[in-house]
Amino acid sequence: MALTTAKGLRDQNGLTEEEFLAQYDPGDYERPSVTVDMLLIGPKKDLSGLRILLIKRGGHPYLNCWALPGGFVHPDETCYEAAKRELSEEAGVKDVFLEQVYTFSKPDRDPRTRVMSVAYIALTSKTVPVRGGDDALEAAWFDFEYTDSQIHIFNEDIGVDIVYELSTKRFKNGHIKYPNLTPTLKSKTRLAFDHVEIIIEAMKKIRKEIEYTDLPFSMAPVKFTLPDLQVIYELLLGHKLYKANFRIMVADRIEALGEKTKSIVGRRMSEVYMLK
Amino acid sequence: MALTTAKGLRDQNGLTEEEFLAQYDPGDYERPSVTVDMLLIGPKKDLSGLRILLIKRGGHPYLNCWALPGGFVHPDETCYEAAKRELSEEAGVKDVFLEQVYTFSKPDRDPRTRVMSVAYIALTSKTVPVRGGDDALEAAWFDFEYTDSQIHIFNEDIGVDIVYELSTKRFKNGHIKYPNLTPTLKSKTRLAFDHVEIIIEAMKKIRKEIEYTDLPFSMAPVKFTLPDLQVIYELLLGHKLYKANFRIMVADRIEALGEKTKSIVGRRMSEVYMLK
DNA sequence: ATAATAGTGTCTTTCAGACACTATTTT
DNA sequence: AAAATAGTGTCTGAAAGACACTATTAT
Repeated sequence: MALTTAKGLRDQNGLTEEEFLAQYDPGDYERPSVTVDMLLIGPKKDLSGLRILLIKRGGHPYLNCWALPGGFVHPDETCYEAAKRELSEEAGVKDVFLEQVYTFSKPDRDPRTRVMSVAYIALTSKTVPVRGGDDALEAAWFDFEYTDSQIHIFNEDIGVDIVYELSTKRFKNGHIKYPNLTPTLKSKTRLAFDHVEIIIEAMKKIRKEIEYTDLPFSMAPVKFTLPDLQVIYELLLGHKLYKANFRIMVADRIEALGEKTKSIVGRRMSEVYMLK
Repeated sequence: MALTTAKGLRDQNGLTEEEFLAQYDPGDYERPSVTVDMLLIGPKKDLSGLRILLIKRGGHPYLNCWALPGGFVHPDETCYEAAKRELSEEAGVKDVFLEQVYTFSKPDRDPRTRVMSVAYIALTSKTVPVRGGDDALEAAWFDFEYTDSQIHIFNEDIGVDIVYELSTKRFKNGHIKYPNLTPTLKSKTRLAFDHVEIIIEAMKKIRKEIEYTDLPFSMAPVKFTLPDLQVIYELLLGHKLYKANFRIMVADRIEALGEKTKSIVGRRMSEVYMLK
């Protein structure tokens, strides 16, 4: 382990750093478990909507409830690396955009023991089928509709339908106030733990970041057409865009490849682009 | 502890949730320690600059280095509550704006043991003097200058001067790229741990949020004049604003109280306002 | 041929940026 | 009276929003 202070410097107990580290007992403080949880979303193949990956819980607590994919952070990895590993293990997703959102730390958010969760946004260009039920782990893609007033997560094949209503409440921080979305369960089925709140926080971040980053490009294949990219923007933002204005907006970030393909959403040939 | 699933539901071992929780052993996973660290900043009394609170480390590692205030998250509190408590204990700061920024989790960021840190922005309207050196804890306010190319933290009374140069590097995330600031130490003294990176991440967030939140108001007293508020905006943003434009921008968020005071930065009477 | 949609032109509105001026207050 | 600064009016240009038109392609 690398030393951080001058070699000979001694503390109030007369120890050098090397001596201090050798005798240090990490058991002095009670430690929480730390997990990562991912909001993994991607477009449906025909770009008619978004999908979210959920994992069915095979054990207590929230037995049989659907939950965001995630898992414990190992001793030798960062949270980012843990999120990457879990996505690969649980969803078979490799090339993925990953960004930290928020750390959830209510002491009772997991009834087993103290568990903090570092939440991540994970965006993928395709929602490839996941194996289901071969081990304890059952994973599936759900249709995901997110509006200002509602979260709707459903999968008709499995017969699962989860609805949360969203209402705006104002909170105080210091002497300034700001609005926050509060979910209310409207269906029989619910999501496990505080995972609705993770979804809300992640979607808030996504919508904000779309304005000044290339984030929606991570939901498009490397080569894409503008009609398709526009639909991806619209899915993430939750509203329609004007074609001409959209093209002006992205113009200086893309380059034409001089090819044409049939776009997914339209029925005609259109120019193929890449992100610069 | 509240149950999360239907009372009788049994898992693959035939246990109800109640039975499961009773036998659950939390020792199965290796757990990190979790701390909170705060970027506590506020304006100098004459609004001529910003100040940041630092704590001198009295023990290994980084013995005698200055560090962001912070501490361990207790078993019964959220990270937010821990941050609030530590600010009150270490800096005597009560009414403060507090917002989570980012969770730092490199396995070797603390040489003692695995320590994750949840970073917070803390904004206060006055940098009240802190007691120094009465217990193991020595705290002091430092002048804080943050530009696109440099972080400068200094206190001439104590004789401490810390400089980091900032350069922009591009990183890849999935198949999109985005820029990030990387610090290089330019002074003899350094900050403890990865606390420079916390400062960079927090300032990035502050500058972004100024555009669409009331964040700078948390550095002003409840009643303020517009010349003073404008200077606070300029300190946080790092550049000058046009008076007329600034007033249009904040116009619909403030209300005049019908009083006048001498503004801090000017030498004339000016109208007193409050945040709506 | 017809319908759909890819792609572009352009008008309007809004807002940020910039400067100039008047009014008030301190020294 | 002079200097400084509080407070307001207004011009400009860039960008967002909105609509209309032409060109191309699938059926």
